Amino acid sequence: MKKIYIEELNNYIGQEIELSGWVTHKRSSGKIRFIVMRDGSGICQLVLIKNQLPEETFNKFDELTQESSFKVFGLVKKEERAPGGFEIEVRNLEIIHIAKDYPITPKEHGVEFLMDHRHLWLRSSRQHAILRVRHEIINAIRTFFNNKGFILVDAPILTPAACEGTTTLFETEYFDLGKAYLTQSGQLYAEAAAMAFGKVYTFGPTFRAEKSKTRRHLTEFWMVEPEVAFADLNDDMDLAEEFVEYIVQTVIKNRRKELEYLERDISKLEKVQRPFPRIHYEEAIEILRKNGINFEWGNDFGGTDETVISEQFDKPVMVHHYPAQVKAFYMKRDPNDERYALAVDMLAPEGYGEIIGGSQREDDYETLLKRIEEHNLPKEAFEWYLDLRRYGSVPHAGFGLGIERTVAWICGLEHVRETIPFPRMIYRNTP
RNA sequence: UCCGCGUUAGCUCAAUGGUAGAGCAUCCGGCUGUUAACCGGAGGGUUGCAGGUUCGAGUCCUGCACGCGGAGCCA
Repeated sequence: MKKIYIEELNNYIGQEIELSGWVTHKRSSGKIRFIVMRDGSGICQLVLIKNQLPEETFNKFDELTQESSFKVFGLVKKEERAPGGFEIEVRNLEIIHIAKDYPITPKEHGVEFLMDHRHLWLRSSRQHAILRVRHEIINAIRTFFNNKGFILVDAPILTPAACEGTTTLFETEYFDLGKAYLTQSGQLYAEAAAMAFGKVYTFGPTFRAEKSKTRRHLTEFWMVEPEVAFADLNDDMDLAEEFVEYIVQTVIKNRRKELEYLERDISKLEKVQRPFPRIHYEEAIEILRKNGINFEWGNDFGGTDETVISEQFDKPVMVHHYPAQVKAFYMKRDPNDERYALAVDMLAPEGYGEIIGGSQREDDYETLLKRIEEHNLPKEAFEWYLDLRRYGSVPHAGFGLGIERTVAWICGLEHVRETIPFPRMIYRNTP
């Protein structure tokens, strides 16, 4: 008998096959019994009929418990009544391992309990749907950049003491060289790579030791950061909107089933088509004031502010020209008005907050040096970064997109903790 | 760090200051088309920890721990 996966059942109707998997669920009516199994690719109902089976095989049902593993041999039938649409009429059943007292039952559970059992929670249908969408998003990201001729350049995860404010960095001992820190962003390295390859992206985990405890924050999260030589802020925004449109439309196309399982309103995602609205920081403030928020010029937007702004639009909105004082040292200032940085944030609709932060970078040696001094950063640590402005400096721009916030938005989730297999948060680093 | 809420059976939750309970899970029995099946039965408790008030505390008070939601923070 041929070994197959549940997702392939459609090709084997009327044939006898072999499946391997785990028990998700059992139901019994005495002389007819049902097992719902999963094999990682999907779920499928098995039926055992007493007068069609040897007693020994029929009674194996009694031994099986939730999450016990087994092999099954049987006939594939199309069956409307079965979850998944197919049913296996069991001919034989081989138990591999009996699970005892599996903790996650089909009834509801609390957040803490589920997070404590995250390693088992991953087996549930909802987590399958979310992590398949995550996979699709990551795949779309790679496809998008690869098709556009970007080179993937991995940035280091262990970095020297370079960035300002080490309070938000995770610190570790590094042999005889003193302290090392877990990276907060691969951007500076991406800039170096862009001067080598023109169009590059980094993609990896980043770490923030911030004491943030909200639905939008993790201490370890994944970020993709493209960087393009000879690009300005407008080029950066063009790239960002094409990128986000591609991700969303690819997920709708390839993972509709998962989005439907998550009861996501897909019509809202279908509207995510270029062009996205682009508003100046001043326009964003106007929106806030019209909505009764007393916002002071020069501040960055808080979570509530972002929600109010994004709710004015049914697509992601790009807010550009932030006050330079709230943005990073490496961002280029608007030559027409030095109060502003050539920066852009993309806010996802429906209150999902900032998913992209980007900017045109300062490409002038003297100006960048001045910024480093203004921010009280150690110049020695930035010598290599300043080299990029010494040897053939060019205008360049890039952005970073947070994977988990993007997954949460596209899936319509309450909290980013479900968007990554093993979330790391301020009060949790297990399992 | 701050504000608010919470912690009772393996899980989700009840319980006027007066005998700690239900559903699910587990175990036993019944049922030939179930869909978080259903029906009957059984076992299962240091009420987060430490004090205090009271004849009597799951319930009221104090402290601590942990969790949840939010704020701040998030170059």
